[in-house]
Amino acid sequence: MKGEASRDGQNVLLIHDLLRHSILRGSLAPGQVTSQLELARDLGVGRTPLREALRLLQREGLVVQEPNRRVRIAELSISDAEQIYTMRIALEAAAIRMTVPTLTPEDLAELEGLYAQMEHYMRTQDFERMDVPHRAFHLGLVRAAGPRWLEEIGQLFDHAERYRVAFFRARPERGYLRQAEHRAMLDAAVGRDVERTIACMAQHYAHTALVVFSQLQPGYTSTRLNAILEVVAPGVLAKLSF
Amino acid sequence: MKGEASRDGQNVLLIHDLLRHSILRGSLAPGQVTSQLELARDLGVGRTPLREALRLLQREGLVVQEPNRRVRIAELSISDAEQIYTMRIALEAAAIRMTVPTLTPEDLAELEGLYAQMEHYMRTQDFERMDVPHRAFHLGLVRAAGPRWLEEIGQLFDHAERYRVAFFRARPERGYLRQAEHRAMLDAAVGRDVERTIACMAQHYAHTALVVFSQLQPGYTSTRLNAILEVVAPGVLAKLSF
DNA sequence: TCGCCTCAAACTGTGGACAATATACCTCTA
DNA sequence: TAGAGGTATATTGTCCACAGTTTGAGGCGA
Repeated sequence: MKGEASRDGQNVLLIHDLLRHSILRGSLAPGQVTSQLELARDLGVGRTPLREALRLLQREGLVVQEPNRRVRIAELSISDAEQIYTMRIALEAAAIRMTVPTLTPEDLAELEGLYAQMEHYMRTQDFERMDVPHRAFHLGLVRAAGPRWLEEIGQLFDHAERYRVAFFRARPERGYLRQAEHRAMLDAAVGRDVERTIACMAQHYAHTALVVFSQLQPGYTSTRLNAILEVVAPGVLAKLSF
Repeated sequence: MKGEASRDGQNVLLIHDLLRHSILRGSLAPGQVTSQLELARDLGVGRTPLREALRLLQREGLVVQEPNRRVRIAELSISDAEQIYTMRIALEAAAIRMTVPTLTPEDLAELEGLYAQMEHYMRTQDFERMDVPHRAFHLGLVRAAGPRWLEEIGQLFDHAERYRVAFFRARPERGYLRQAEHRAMLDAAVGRDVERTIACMAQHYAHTALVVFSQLQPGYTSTRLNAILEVVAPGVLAKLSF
């Protein structure tokens, strides 16, 4: 983890972003303990802006800071993963109800463009570059719900990515086999079919969640996942049988 | 805004709490601009821990910090208020679906106790002290959903309080006339009637929201609020006619 | 070998110093 | 008087120093 932060001006946000990506991508491993001094040296900055960046990460739940103790990177747990995925589904379901009926033709065109980008990177097996249009696609669908909704959904997206990256690392392509589900979501949105969009979204996340949960807790049953789904998005299961 | 932070140890969290309460209660007014030096002097601390506390508040959206500019307390807006209340309802509806079926007798007893406390302070017109049991009551109902859910719902509760305090200040008692709705929520939870609990919750928040929205934007119609309700908690309106 | 104690090294929390930047005032001009 | 320009002041962003705490390696005793 070597790098240099720029010398001019506002480093805090830059430091925050660098560390955040390192944690989300796993190069700062869950549970790892490190010192402010070491992080500061690696990034080529002083401890003052570093500490501010760490506070931001602490608030987000990506690092744990106990008084006078060193920094610990937040660990992964099945309970946390369940909460992340349930919150995502609950929030995005409501967001989709708000946004899909009011998406403009330009919005839909933008989503089509992002889908095309994903499709392209899929074909060229350039999975690394899919992250950007993938995130933009999911957030683009709910952007119109407002900045608060967007920020919270975006954060949950990133945290879910942390789990996904951690467990799909070995076979990166598997994490993106769900491209057909993106297509289905987009088709439903274009057709202004709100409930169908929600069902596709829930199914999309549930598929990934099941893999993540199974890795975290061998023997995790899809029965439990279905029960959870019925709670955070009632009626979705019934609509999925098509 | 004069005060002294303790001299020993970890001031950052203390500073954060002090400033947070000052903002939520309105003693640091929305839109107000101030300097780090002034805040530090008032609190009797240095700028280093203060800056860290400000970062936490920035992440929470209670202060706005642009590079090289002074601190600005986040302003109130109808768009923000709408997002807060819609997110609350969407999240708590899902949370209630998860928790109400599994509440233990002890949980319910605790909620009854908190209700009784509110009732007491209501009778003695001691509205200031109602805040603590009020918050505990609402969060107690959804605590079992997990720490992530609890933290997010708690934050939304606090931000909603900021709006409520700002607009009910003149007539503090009006903010708590909804005690009957707390009773109805609790009765529904005791009876394990999930959908009814959700309906009571949504109605409870919608009542407050309508007052807040009307103050922020004179002429705000309950028609718009009802439309929003139908989106974030479908079917709730139908259940409210009892 | 294992557990406990001791103590030096490493680390955190905080105040202060200093350069870079923004702000406010004051002057000058039309 | 209103507006533009320039300069002094205030403020931010950062690094560094220092006191207090934690950490961990080595030594001691059983």
